[in-house]
Amino acid sequence: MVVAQNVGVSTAARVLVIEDAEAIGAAVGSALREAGFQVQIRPDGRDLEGELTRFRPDLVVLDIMLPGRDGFTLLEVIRRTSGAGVVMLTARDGVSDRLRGLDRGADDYVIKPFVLAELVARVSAVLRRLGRTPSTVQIGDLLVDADSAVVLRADAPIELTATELRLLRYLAAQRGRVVGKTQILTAVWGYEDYDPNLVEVHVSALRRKLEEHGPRLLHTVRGLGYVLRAEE
Amino acid sequence: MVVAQNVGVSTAARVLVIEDAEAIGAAVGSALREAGFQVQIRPDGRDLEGELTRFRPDLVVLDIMLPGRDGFTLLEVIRRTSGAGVVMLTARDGVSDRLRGLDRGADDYVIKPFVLAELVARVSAVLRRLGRTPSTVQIGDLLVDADSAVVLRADAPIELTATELRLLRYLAAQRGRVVGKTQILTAVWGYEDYDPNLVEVHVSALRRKLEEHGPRLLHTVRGLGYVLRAEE
DNA sequence: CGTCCGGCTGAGCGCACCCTGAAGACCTGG
DNA sequence: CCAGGTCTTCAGGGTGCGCTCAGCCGGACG
Repeated sequence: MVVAQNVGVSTAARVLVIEDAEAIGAAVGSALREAGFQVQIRPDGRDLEGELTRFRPDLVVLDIMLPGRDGFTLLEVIRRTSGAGVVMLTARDGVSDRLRGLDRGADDYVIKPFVLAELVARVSAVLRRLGRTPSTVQIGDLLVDADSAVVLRADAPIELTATELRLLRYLAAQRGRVVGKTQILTAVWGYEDYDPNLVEVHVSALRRKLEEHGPRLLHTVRGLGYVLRAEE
Repeated sequence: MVVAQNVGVSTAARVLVIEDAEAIGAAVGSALREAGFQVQIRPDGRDLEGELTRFRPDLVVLDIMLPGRDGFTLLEVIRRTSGAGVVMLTARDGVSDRLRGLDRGADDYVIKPFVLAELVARVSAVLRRLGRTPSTVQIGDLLVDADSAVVLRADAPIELTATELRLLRYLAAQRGRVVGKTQILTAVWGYEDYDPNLVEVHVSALRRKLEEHGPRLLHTVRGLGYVLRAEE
């Protein structure tokens, strides 16, 4: 059971990541895949044009400091030849003042060092703005709309706090899949190696609100983590 | 049932910016994107014809001083082959330039140096005139007419200051969507990384006027930002 | 049936977030 | 140069939120 949730495989947004630091590229890539995107990673912009026509990304995550052509040059290429959104990775140091002006042509930017969860959130937000991604997710009679921050259960609005909403959004993106507490801690809080009780407390609060007007959706899988799933 | 307001994301107006100064082009581009337009930037008019058929802009922001063919020549090309609106960027205070541009059919012009917010306002105004964008927005019993700068609540006029109006217009354009204070600061003030209290103060002032004669429309979403929305 | 361990949750505390009144800076027209 | 209005800064205060902690619950297993 629970084979491929098919989070929309055919319609999954494509994201191209251009980042020369392998560790960062890999981390960004897996975070984005985890969030349901189709991801391609390149260490430089050498064959950007080819990549744009072949992979046809909906969005490009672009480092500014790159070997060969730098991020700003690549940004222009993207703008000229494709309708893809662009999220830039910029460093905050002495030189950045000069670059600050440059990264403003992007749809959004993230300042290094950044929390993966924030990058994912910004990528999702840009894709939504561009209309490449539906902003609402449905699980059973539960409806989560990212834009308006509205959550409905059986058409009745549910009031959530910011943290509860972030948690729910993550679980919704992973719906049908069991996610560990550690995984949740890094995705939602950006914490590595932290007290899992933090997750338990917020799951508890979330459940109280979600399941006030319906059966259980957020299930505990003992020893493994949690799943958001509607029983049939 | 209130799913996604879908502010018209899929039908977002397309704006082509032709500007050879990188910094200006980038700044203009990001300001327009912030305002919800789909933007393409080009440093010259070399392949204007291709761009018009490929990108099919609803409006072109056109610098006059350009390498190769100048703005006026390009303006004629646009008029001949497309129905796009045109907003020209005129260098100095050249009154003659201004008249020339209008004579030859630019829809509006902005004199350099200009405030980004003003350019955005003029672009929006032209698009509205061309019928590409609705000029009045309604949220519950609140009516915001961007053209005439008239705001009505339950048919009673409300007097707003310039800043309050800009803020309200932005929130109205984003209605139903939660917008962060940072986002508001860049969209309404053009500030990056500024004190959020500035927004809070103006929201407070705006509320006092808007909600004098009716229930709350401008809601705080703690930890996320503000939304303009009528409750059901 | 008893023990152990993972998970749940109520209570409480400190803080971050937000609101608002007031005063200073600025601008504009008379 | 003053007067009125607007914008911004500042500081105080209220409060909801996030997190920690500790005790309890209950499933798993012998």
